[in-house]
Amino acid sequence: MSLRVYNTLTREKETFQPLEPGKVSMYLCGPTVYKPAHIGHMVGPVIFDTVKRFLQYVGYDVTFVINITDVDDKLINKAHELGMTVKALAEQMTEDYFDNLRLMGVDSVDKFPYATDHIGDMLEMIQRLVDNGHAYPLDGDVYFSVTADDDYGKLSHRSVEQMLAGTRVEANNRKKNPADFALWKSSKADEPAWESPWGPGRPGWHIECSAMSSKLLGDSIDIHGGGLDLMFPHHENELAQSESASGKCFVRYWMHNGLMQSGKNTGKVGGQHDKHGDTSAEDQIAGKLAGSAGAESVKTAVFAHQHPEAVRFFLLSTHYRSPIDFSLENIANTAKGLEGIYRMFETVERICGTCPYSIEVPTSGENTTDLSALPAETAAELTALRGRFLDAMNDDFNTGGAIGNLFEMRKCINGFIAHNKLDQQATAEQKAGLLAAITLFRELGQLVGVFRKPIEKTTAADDGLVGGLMDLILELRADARKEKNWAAADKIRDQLKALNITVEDVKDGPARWQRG
RNA sequence: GGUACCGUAGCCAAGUGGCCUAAGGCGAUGGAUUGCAAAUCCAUUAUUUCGUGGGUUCAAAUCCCACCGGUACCUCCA
Repeated sequence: MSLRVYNTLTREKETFQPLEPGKVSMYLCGPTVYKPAHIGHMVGPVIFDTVKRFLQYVGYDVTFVINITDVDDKLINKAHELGMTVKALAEQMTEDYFDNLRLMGVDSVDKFPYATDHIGDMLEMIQRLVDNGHAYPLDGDVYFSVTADDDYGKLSHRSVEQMLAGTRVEANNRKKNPADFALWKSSKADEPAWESPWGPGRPGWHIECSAMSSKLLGDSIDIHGGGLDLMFPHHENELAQSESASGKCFVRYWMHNGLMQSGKNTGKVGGQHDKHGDTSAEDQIAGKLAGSAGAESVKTAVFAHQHPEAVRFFLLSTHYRSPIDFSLENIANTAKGLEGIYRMFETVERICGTCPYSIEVPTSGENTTDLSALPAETAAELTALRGRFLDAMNDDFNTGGAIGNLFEMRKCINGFIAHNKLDQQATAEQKAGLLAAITLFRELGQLVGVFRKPIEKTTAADDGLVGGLMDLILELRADARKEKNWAAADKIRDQLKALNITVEDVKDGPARWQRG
């Protein structure tokens, strides 16, 4: 089965075929770094990180770029408000963004270009547009002329007339057409400014992505991603600028992810770019989560409640084009499912003596895990599940469908353990088979970017003291159980439960414990 | 007003013309296991059903129409 991708431009799933065989260029619109990243900012990066992982798995050499918008009206206003320089605020917020990406396991991005590092490239592109009649200067500004572009509107599927029909505000009547948009804006005093042929100013709102993607990935790129909210006007304008400047097809596959919504509020909390739109809804979310007003970083707002891996898994458990209902309850639900997988890892480690996380995992479908050590029937079942997992991914990156197969694999592996009573006794061959099974599981898990490293060990003590005390207590309880002193054993377990520590007995081994 | 999107079990969610007498997770119920639990395994959990009503088709959750309900976007200088 070959990869099919839904292209917003054609509104159809198309067979994926990159411009250059074996290579894929991918650009994702990144954030305007004027405030801490919120959970919605994580949606795009997580999805496209997953897209890259899968493309690599099926053999492509992928270059993945996310831009950082570090000059923009919002940024300027916010910096003024805080009494900071634009640069300092941008740097601080970029760090926060990176922190959160790290926690979410987004580490496949090859380059994060900054808008301010590419002003020259933007000016070049603007000049080209002015020269070829697609743009015109006006009092220190430069506007893109939508009427000079005959297929303007093809991405969002609307005509200039339609767009103007709903315009609430009387547009600038100096422009040739009210729908014309700024490529370059003359700057007021006290605003960041760069020299240009049209006077000091700063770039318009869309030109950076056009200039940077062209500079870093070429005039024609394979995949351009972003939130659905960016389709218009941002991507439409990017498309118009780029194609008018280069005369080439700008993007082969436009991929737009659904936005995150919050239950009843259903306000938008998740564009990637924050190019426009008010922020009240997302502030509400952040405020609700953080228990205080004002936007909080994802780290404090969400990760304080749920492990980032659970959040990532949650984001990928629904289709990327659908809106996601964000709620801590939903993520907690996902987390419970994950817990069963972590338990399986622990069980495998206990049986095989090998930590599943330390296993080297194939990252290419070419050399997938060898399952020959397993009984034929089990191997066949796992192979079939792997096939269905890949089929789902090949069908427009259906991570939700793929993940279902991961859980079936869990059931299959746990069944293999239970039916053969491996937790009591396992032959070398059975251990090898079990390890192979868990390797395949991790091979697929890695594709959606999870199970790559152990989450904080639930049994890990905060300090030596708790660990030592727990060892002691559980030893005493084990002695009590040996003497069939159930009253004492149960009392210990119940009392620990009251302290939010769960104890579970393990056959032929020390009891397992964890907080919660 | 214009342009799109969504509505599948108690909850989350995949499936978008026949392999659907609809994946998977959470939850629930029964059984195995356990000193009792937990975990795990086995089984059951939408049964003319996929918002409602029509239609197309040999065949629809999947296509078309209407309706109901929910959502997003319609600019950059106001």
